[in-house]
Amino acid sequence: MKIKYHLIQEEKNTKARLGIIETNHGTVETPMFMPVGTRATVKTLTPEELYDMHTGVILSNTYHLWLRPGEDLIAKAGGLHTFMNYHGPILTDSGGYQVFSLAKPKDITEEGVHFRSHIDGSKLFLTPEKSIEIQNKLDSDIAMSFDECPPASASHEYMKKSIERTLRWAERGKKVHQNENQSLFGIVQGGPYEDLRKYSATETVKMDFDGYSIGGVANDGESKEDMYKAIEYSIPYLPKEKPRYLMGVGEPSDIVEGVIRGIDMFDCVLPTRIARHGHAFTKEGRKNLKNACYKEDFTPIEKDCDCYACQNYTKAYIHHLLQVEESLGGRLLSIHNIRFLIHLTEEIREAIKENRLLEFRDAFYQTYPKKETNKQKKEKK
RNA sequence: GCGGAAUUGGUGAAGUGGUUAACACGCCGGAUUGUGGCUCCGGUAUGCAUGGGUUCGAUCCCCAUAUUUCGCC
Repeated sequence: MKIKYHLIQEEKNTKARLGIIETNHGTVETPMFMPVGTRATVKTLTPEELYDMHTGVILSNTYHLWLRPGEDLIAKAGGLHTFMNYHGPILTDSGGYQVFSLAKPKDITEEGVHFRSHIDGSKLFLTPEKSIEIQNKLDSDIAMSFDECPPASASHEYMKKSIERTLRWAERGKKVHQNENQSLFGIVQGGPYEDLRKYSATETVKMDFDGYSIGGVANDGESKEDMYKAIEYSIPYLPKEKPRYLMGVGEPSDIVEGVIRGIDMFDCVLPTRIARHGHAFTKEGRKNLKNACYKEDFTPIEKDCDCYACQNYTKAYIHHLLQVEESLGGRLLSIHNIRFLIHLTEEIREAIKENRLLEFRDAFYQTYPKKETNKQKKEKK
């Protein structure tokens, strides 16, 4: 079956929604955070550890699995769930983000996108049809349309052409999408432009997808204001009875702000990436456990955190693991960071139930610093 | 005991008679938002063993001392 979204409650003072999504691999509550497992693994973590942190949906990536080990091998293994032994819901990204990160503008044509493999430099060509075909074989619960993800700094003119092409790509992808057990999401683009977000959302919704994503956000050092505007400009045109997914966003304050503006789903590499580089999310903001001040700090990352790392290890020990580059350090921080974000969404859901999300946000910012983007920092100087 | 060689930051080391002493590692920070990140970006020797001397000028030349190291008895 396709996923089923049930809207349970709308928060009184904001656009936030409480909901559940039924999938073939379990039912999850929204708003939710989805950890990223690009290459069929949430880096360094086992599925059991993910269940322990109450992870629902995880992400994987069409582009990476297409290259290695190949979608046919995964199909032969019985699909992605069986292959990686993760039995919760899986969402696959379409490779659209790699259009942004790997391809140059001149490589993007009406037919599809020319890539150079990041592994061996060989020439690759990905089309909307191919992306959907691969995702079908991967057998994820939710597939994404193949889109172009232009930087927020792209001109209005470029953005408009890009959106129109992405709409044609969405149409083509939908046409070849046959898997009755897999849902398909459309993606809204348009950068910071109000008219383009409206246009992109309206036209995408006409195609009747199983859910809608807001893309092209948080990929270009754009300001927080621009990111929030992109959400505000898109949400009014998305149907209430379908889930809304803000792609690539997972900075704690952005999750709070996103939910308030009507987002149900988030994914982000941040918790696992910064973990491997020694950083922990905390209620006081990010902490760099490599800093010398933690050398003799024999307390947990956060004293009231229920994650495996905080229940069993000290900052001094994790600091040491990071210093000597033992992989357990990044693993423990990944566990903590993912649990931190999932716990944050649990608290958000409770706040929505009680219609006190704005109070929750105020309390959140009492300890969590409002962060500036690099661009804003530069502009200040 | 005799003879030779060496002595540059936390470490391994380049280097030159004349503004800022290369590089690497380490250390100290920072970045990271649909993962081309065990990655990237900064900072880190007011000083070249110590004391004399030569010179306009010495980390670089000379002498002595100390330490290390190699060889011989």
